[in-house]
Amino acid sequence: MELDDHDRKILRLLQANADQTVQELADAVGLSATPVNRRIRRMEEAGLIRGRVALIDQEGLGLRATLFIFVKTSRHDADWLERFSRGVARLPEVIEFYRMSGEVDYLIKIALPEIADYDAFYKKLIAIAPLSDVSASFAMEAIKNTTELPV
Amino acid sequence: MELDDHDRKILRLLQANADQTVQELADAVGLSATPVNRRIRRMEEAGLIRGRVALIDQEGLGLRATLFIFVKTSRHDADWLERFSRGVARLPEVIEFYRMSGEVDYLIKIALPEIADYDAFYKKLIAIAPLSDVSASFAMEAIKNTTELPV
DNA sequence: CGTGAAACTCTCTACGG
DNA sequence: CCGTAGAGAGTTTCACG
Repeated sequence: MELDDHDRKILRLLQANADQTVQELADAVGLSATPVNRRIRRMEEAGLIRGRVALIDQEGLGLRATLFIFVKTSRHDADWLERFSRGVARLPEVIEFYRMSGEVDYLIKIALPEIADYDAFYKKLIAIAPLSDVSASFAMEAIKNTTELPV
Repeated sequence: MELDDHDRKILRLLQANADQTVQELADAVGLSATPVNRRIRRMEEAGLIRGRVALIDQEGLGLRATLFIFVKTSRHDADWLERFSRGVARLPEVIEFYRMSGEVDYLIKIALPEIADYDAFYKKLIAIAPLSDVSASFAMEAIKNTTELPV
């Protein structure tokens, strides 16, 4: 999809704060409300704007621990991969989950109440599918954690 | 802040889709619009709801590469840390940035147009502050990437 | 804390430039 | 493709149980 400067500015504003009215966005980009509204809907229909969500404070929910889990496996057959992918993605503690290049095969980011809860999660994880090596490391400080992509 | 079942359900709905009207939320939780509205504002004022944002499709923006960078350093003085933290957090390519426990001192997640663009980013990174070891690994597949926390 | 009704604001559509 | 104006929908704020 083609984007001009107006579209990009609208995207930057919306991914910083989706509560703004169309009129506020219009004032900020130097257009009137109607074309701004049209541009937003066009970008939504194109799937460029995936949706609007509320961001919740992780600490406020009592989820004080963010952990990264590094998984290696000897199995790479389609059946294993399917089972592992679905099983892990289904877990609500799992915020991000990637198949990786290099040393580690999978990278999983999870949110837990306490670091001590990792033990229980680990047991759930290895129950899903056989894994040859699992190691984890926790975040001591989240210096930056944004949903804003560079546009 | 104290949360009851209604509050938690509202949070789950809002972090899945913030476009829903208060009336729709009210129907879903089995209340009328007014108390739902009150609960939402209460959670906003408590900082539990950090805000509403638009999520943009990373591929659609032409950002086809997600990379994780693992940084080790020999320096741990406050001055170095301050400079490194601010400098890295300021970069728009940086989506997440954590100070870690264990082997690796810092973990950085970035979004780039292509993997080949990592070279230029690497140069920007090492220009910020001296680093003893930097390695990177790219995501071949994002199996899960959500902003929804378990509540 | 929950309900129901009224003022206000915003969004959205139609139409003209 | 942008702007203006009006209709419709949603939110917000009352008074009240």
